Formats: sequence, structure tokens, C-alpha cells
Amino acid sequence: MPLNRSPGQPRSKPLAVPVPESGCPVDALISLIMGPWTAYIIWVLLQHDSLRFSELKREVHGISARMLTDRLRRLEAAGLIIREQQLGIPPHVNYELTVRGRELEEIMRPLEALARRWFAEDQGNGRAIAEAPPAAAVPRLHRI
Amino acid sequence: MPLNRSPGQPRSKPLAVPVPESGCPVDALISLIMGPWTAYIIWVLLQHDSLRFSELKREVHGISARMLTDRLRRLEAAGLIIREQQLGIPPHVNYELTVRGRELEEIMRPLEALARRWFAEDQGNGRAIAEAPPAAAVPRLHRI
DNA sequence: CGGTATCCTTGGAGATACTG
DNA sequence: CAGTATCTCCAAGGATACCG
Repeated sequence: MPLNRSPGQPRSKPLAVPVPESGCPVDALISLIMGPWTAYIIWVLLQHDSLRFSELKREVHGISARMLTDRLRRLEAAGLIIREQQLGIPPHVNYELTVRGRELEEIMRPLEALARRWFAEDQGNGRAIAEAPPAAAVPRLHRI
Repeated sequence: MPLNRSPGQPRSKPLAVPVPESGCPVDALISLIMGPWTAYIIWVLLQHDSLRFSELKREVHGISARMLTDRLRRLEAAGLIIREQQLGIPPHVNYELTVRGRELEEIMRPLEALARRWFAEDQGNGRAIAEAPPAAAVPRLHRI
């Protein structure tokens, strides 16, 4: 069954749509939000009504245009963001979270709360949160 | 500053401990829990008091011994799990979440709640949650 | 049982250049 | 401005074999 897409011609690559073999909803959701950069992008979009491509690229520090494009396409295909193209020269393309996308705030809030608490505790102990080694396949953001 | 470790000789590879360049606590926490398999492992450990290596491997469907070992080491270094070795033949090694590790429940619960809700809604629509393309670098679980 | 050591493959992701 | 199109590299992670 086709996903709801933003208006416009269908993409050349239909983007395959596999379901996690475990069939577990939690797995599925984790799959959805836990790729490289994805949570970061969602996080940024949650704090704005709408952002243009270049603004998004500026906010998500260090991401490349190629990566950003790719992640946005996936999020769009998952029904979490909407892409709105304003024709003209120069073109404007706005991205914003869908209603469903905004529900991710339910996850991001507890995440932020815990992060801040740990951070405060660790400051007192002279430790730093995220004292964990990097996993290069999950660059920048995703370390364990 | 050294991390608290389970008893035993220090590991040969001290496991470098970089801090996310963004300095953002949310980034740091996401870094901590969002690698391949990591959330899955935490999820499983949250539902048990303690699990042995082989039990863990059985619960985390599809993970290889190498990966499991690696992830457990990282989680241990991050202070989220404890490794307890029972000497003897055959040896027993138990893993359990630390107090701090158990606080991750605050994140996993909302995640589960949202996942179940979306799953239920999507069942009604004939859609499937996680209708999103795979990202092979984040295998099995982590798809976007 | 609970790992480590090695080999090997694949595709993730950066850099660069180009386009409507 | 908002992307695509290539090229390339390298390391994540699976498979396999072995060890205390």
C-alpha cells in the first residue's frame, strides 16, 4: 500500500519498505527514529514550525547535503515529515513534521529530561555524560 | 577520570572516551543509547533482573557473539550495566543494569507506549508501522 | 560457557562537481 | 537554493575458527 506523499511526481526510487522481522512494535519505532542523524533532525524540527533545507542543514551541525537529503526522504516516506516546495527562483523547500511526527515529542521530552538530570549529576562528580566510545558507523551523534 | 568497572583486571583496550562535540546533553544521551543493537539490549535487560551472556544472545534475536560482547563492553564502560563473573566450570557471567541503567526505563516506556499506539492505528488502516527503508549500517533494528 | 582473533565484504557517508 | 551524480574509502559488523 502506498504511503501518503507530499504533492509532486513520485520519486524514481520507490524506496523499499521492509518491516522488522521481529514484528515487535517497539523495535519498529526504534528502527524508525534511531538512524544516523535522524533523531538530531527530528529534534531540530520539533523546535521549529517549519524549516528550509539550508536552515535545516545549518541547524544540524556537520551533516552533509547528501545525508540530509537522504534522511529527509526516509522521514518523508515514513510519514513523519512533509516536504513543501515553493516554486520560483530561487526555489524554497520547507520541511515540517506531520501530526504523527510531532507525536515524537512524547519520546524526546523524557529523553531531554533524563539527559539534563544526568548531565547535572555528572557535572558535580567531575564526570561527563556519554563517557562512551564511538561507533564510527553512527557518526557525530550516535555513539554506542 | 576512570569509570567504575566491574571487578577484574582492566581491559587491554582502555576504550577511548570522547565527548560529543556539540556538548548538548540530549545529543550525548542519544549517543549513548542509539547505536546498533544497543536499545534492543537495554530493552531486554529492563525486563529481567539479570541475564547471562547466552541468555542475552538468545533474547536479542540475530545478534552475533562479537557484536554482543562489543555492545556490552561499551554499556559497561558507560556505567549502564554491571558484569558479574562467577568463576567455575562452566563459567557463568551475569549482566544487569546499574541503577543509572534502570533509569533508561523513563525513556523506554514512552517509546513503548507510542509504538503500541501507532501500531494499533496502523493495523486499522492496513498499514504497518516502520514503513521505512533500511539503512544497512544500522542492521536489524535501526532502520532510518 | 563465554568469550577472542582474524578474515572479508559491503555499503555508509564524505568530498567534489554539476544542474534545474 | 536545493538538491543530484559519481567516486572513493574505510570500518562496521557477519562468519568462522579457536581458547581458558
